[in-house]
Amino acid sequence: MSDEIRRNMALFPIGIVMKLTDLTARQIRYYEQHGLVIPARTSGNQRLYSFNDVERLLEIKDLIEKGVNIAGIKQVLLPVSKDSEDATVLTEQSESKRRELTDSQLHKMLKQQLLGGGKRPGQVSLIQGELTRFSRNNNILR
DNA sequence: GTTCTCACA
DNA sequence: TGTGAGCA
Repeated sequence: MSDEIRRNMALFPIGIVMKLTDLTARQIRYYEQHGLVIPARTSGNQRLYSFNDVERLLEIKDLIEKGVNIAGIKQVLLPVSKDSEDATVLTEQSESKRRELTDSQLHKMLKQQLLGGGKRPGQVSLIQGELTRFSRNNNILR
């Protein structure tokens, strides 16, 4: 379990993350605004990113480069932060349940985009081939 | 020197 | 998204 702690331990400032992810500070903060990452803050309101955050940013970057827009990314790797009245025990069951949820949602939006709209200017977002990617990506948000 | 927020091109 | 201003 201590591994989780280390993984979520906030360590590097935005400058480091920029180099690690090849993203601009602007982008990183922008994604944060959209809830894609939630870095910790320290002393002077400085952002501190954990390994998890960096990994997530890398995934985001990956999706961005594939033409997925923020909205799409949100739907894919935004943890289904439910109400959690039962924050007592967040077991593996709830996690696997969460996975299925995101997966079905993913399928749904894939269908919608493939069958419905057709072409929204500059927004090709999702194609079937990326579904595999998403499945893989979802594995990181354990 | 680096990061932060906010605003504007 | 980029960039610049004004702070901490």
